[in-house]
Amino acid sequence: MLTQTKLANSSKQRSKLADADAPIDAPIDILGALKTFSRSAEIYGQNEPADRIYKVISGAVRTCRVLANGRRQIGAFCLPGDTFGLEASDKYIFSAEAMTQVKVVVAKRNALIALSTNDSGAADQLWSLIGQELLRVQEQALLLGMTAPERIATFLLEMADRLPCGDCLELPMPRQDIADYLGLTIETVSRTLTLLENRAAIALSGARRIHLRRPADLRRINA
Amino acid sequence: MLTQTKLANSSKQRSKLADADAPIDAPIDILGALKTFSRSAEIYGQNEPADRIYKVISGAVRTCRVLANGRRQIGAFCLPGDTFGLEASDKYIFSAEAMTQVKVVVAKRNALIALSTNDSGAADQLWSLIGQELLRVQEQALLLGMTAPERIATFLLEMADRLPCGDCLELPMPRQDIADYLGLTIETVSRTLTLLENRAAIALSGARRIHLRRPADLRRINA
DNA sequence: CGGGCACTTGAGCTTTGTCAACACTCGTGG
DNA sequence: CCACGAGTGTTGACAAAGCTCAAGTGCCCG
Repeated sequence: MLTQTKLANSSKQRSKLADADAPIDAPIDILGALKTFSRSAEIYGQNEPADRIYKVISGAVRTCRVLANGRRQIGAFCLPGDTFGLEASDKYIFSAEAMTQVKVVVAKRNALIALSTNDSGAADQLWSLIGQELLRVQEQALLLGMTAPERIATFLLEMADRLPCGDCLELPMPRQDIADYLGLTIETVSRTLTLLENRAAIALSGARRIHLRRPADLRRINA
Repeated sequence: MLTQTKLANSSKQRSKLADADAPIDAPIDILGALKTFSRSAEIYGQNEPADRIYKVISGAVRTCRVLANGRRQIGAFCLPGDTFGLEASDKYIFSAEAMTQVKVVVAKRNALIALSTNDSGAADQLWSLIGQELLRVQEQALLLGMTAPERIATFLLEMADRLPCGDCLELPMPRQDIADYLGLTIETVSRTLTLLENRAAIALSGARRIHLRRPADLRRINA
């Protein structure tokens, strides 16, 4: 990224923090106010002025947009430590919704920008955030070019990396959200998961709990 | 975006400049050196240290990456006025290749960063660039969720917007590049173009010259 | 004029989507 | 405590979109 500092550090912060609250230390935390949302609450809506930036402390958030034709696209699943609301235009392109009860810190965008013009450390962190965001979206574009089993496997490995309990996921989202994130239908998601289970790559216990039995198999899936 | 200034301005600059050279005025131009590459030359490669930022003055550039399984993904087609090489990590994730004879300005990334810590106008422009980039990749993610005719139609409209001569495109890239950009096969691209021609939405004169006969039809394509 | 490359077209197949039925889970109220 | 119902997930049969492989066709440039 443009400023190399902090990226490695930040991405470490992102992982393994779903249960524990994320640490409070970055500029956004200092300027921001703590706020909670209950499950399914809308944090902000598509097309609203993008004047605030959020960081997840606990719980999970999804960002999504509804397209002209009615299709829904999930932009990201945000877990503790993740930032969202950092948009490239002055309106939010995606809306943000709480997937679980959620605690966030909210900071005014202008305040962060003002801070970063004086404090180069804060500027670095802002660059780091937008750089991470760019990288994330690029990886998503990659994902959308893959086959269904590849998308599912990649998704599971990503979640395993970001959620606690390395090989036994407790997914915070329903199948429909996974489908809209991966650009598949809910049926294909379901079928592909059972396919992977039949191959003994994973084990399902209830819809939301997934045990990654053979992660190596997931990594080298072609079909 | 984080800094609202300059975005509208910059995106205007991007359009309608394929024949005329792009203006030389931004910080990158002041710090940068003019350089030319001949058709098919590699400007930089995947995984090389990302220490330079480029702006197209004339000609066209594609950025692309080759995936583990051999598939190729085009990240962007860069036309006069477009910036490329602005990466989110310290290595280039995409390589950049000249599609035609190409003139670019090259600036050292560090120099631009250094400049932007003192000059807030330069900082604004850097934010604007990365913001545009983020927006562009988000739109590409949208594109990859569409049907083949939608992708082609969207692509044609985008190119018509960015190339001179509003409704009569002279595409700088071969079919394979279009396919890799849109996540389709070359056959599907070809078939879809003939489909659109049969519907009289477009007219082909030679593979590279496409007349947008009924742009309105392209905008409301579902299948 | 001929060779090579880019593009187009066709036939068959694979993957994914669609539509419909069924199963499971969990909370509520009888 | 059990029965019900809504929401969520799974499965099946079929249709459609896009991919693969294999010929062609046309165009550019020597």
